[in-house]
Amino acid sequence: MHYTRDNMAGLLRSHDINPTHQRIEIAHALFSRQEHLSADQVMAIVNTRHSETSKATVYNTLKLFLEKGLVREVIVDPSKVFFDPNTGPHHHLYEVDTGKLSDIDAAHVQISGLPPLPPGMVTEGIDLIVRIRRKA
Amino acid sequence: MHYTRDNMAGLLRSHDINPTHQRIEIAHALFSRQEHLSADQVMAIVNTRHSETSKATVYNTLKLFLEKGLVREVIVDPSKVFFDPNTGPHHHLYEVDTGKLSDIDAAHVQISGLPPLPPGMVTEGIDLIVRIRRKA
DNA sequence: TCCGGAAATTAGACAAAGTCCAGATTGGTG
DNA sequence: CACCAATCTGGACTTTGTCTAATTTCCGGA
Repeated sequence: MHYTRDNMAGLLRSHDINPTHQRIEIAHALFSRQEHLSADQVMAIVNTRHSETSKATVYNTLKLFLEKGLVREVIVDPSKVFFDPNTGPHHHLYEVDTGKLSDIDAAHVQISGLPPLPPGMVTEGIDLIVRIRRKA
Repeated sequence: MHYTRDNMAGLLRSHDINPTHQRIEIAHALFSRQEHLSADQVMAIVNTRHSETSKATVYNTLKLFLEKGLVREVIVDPSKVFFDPNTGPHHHLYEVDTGKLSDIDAAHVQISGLPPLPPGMVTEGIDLIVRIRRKA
């Protein structure tokens, strides 16, 4: 199944998001690439031809997608947040030199021995980030 | 052993850092508390009495400590970086509501099944962050 | 003690990411 | 067509962090 703009509308609806023009473009940018993009990058992609979508809308929309569980937030770089269209269980590999971010399938990764949570608390997520760099 | 200002000078020297007035104060802020502090918080602590240390120096010094391996950087909050005086192997527990950050000893935590690294790459570090929140 | 230079510190201008708001646009419904 | 709610917009603003040129501090040697 390909990520056409038409399919985006259905995807948005199925997540209880009103599919507007701008939202479809932003979803398309993320899902057709299947890459980790920052808000800046999304804005650049969406506005390649001529400026069509404002900064405020890009930020609002990404936040909305996040709340609705359409994308995930990845915090690896102190200067900007990345948005990840892959919401399945997976971890991240981060090249510190280049800023390149890629996925690690969580299927065969096991994490054991974590201490019990404080009472009344629930886990919202576990982020595992492997930071790598080119050997000196 | 307590983290007196006098001991700080030795700690800095042992890490090949020229122990100046300001550096001792900043190290003292971090180590006497054994807490995760942001640059802002460090600045506030150091300048409680009267303004003594400039913003530029706080940032320069924290970066220097980082390079010299005296502290570690923790990236969990998209809006600010935390500095961690504990450089031993450990992970982090992050309360998303409150922003409270605490340590998880790495001693009994096991991570297995990570894929091999791309050739020519070395691991710089593995960050494991457990995000929790109060049950609804 | 005094001098000179290197290291460190400083204030403040600047940059980048993200937030906020009040007004304009849009789209669906009767 | 008129109306209302939802959405979008430009632009001002905030916050975190960087940069730079000028000053201060520190130390060794004459």
